[in-house]
Amino acid sequence: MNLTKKHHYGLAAMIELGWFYEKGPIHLRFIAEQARIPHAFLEQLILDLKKSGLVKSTRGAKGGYQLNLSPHGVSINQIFSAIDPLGFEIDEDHPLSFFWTDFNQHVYDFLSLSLQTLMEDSKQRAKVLTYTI
Amino acid sequence: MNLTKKHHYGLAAMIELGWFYEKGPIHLRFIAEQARIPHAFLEQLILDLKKSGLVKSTRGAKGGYQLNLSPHGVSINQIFSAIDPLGFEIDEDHPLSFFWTDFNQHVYDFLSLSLQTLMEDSKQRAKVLTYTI
DNA sequence: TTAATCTTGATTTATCCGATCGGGATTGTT
DNA sequence: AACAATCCCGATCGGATAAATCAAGATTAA
Repeated sequence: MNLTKKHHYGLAAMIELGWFYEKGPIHLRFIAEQARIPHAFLEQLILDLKKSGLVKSTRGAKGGYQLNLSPHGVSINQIFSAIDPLGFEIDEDHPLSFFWTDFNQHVYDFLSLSLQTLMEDSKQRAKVLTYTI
Repeated sequence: MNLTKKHHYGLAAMIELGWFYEKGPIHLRFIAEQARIPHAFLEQLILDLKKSGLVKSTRGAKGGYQLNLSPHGVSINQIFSAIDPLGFEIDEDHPLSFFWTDFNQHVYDFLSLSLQTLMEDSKQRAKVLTYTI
């Protein structure tokens, strides 16, 4: 269970891409700025997302990246699994293996929500903040 | 969120200590063997558990370690917090901070069970295994 | 042709996990 | 008093890897 900045970055980037689903490619620089990710780092990261099929790219001028699937069809687990799987290896022979298996499963369940849901929650939360300020 | 071997080791060690609660000190070598932890590594680890007050020690011959509190009164969270706190830092200013806060809380809740409970589950599980073999 | 993009591989720097070692301090036993 | 069993503690080390950067190449719209 190693949840790194790469996961945070990756999720933020995917959400940004989510807002532009089916609106044509957006370029890396824009995503990096919006999601507050170091440009050169996102370069690496987004290649992982591409390899996994979550994201597709268009090269050349007016190119950029876009989601390959609807935000409804993408779970946070899929995203993290593309970046770096979370679950740790479990020695089935160990007396506590059952506990760690449960733990893994629990985290997995929590992260089984869709990108779309997270986007909506995020928007909702932003609204609340606006009103509250 | 960085869940390392140290956490696994620490939990295993605490359970071992749990079985001998109020039965006098047991020495490090024994714990290390039972819980399958490298002896010299456990030496370091158990000092952390001591500093946190979860474990107390008796020096000299016939010395050893024992739980300071009843297994009922110790949560897995307390143990992990003594070893190395799990929750990661959250930039409250980030649009996704709410999500990561939820995540942290969720994991925290899962780990709020008592050492006693885990010991019982573990025993139960071992029994089942015995019958199943 | 050029400018805007993505693509790729190499490199860096710092951190730290996991583990080991050596010797020191304390205390029951004989 | 001597000894053996323990805990205590600081130092160190190899290897992994997280986070970030750089430089150059490939592709394509205009």
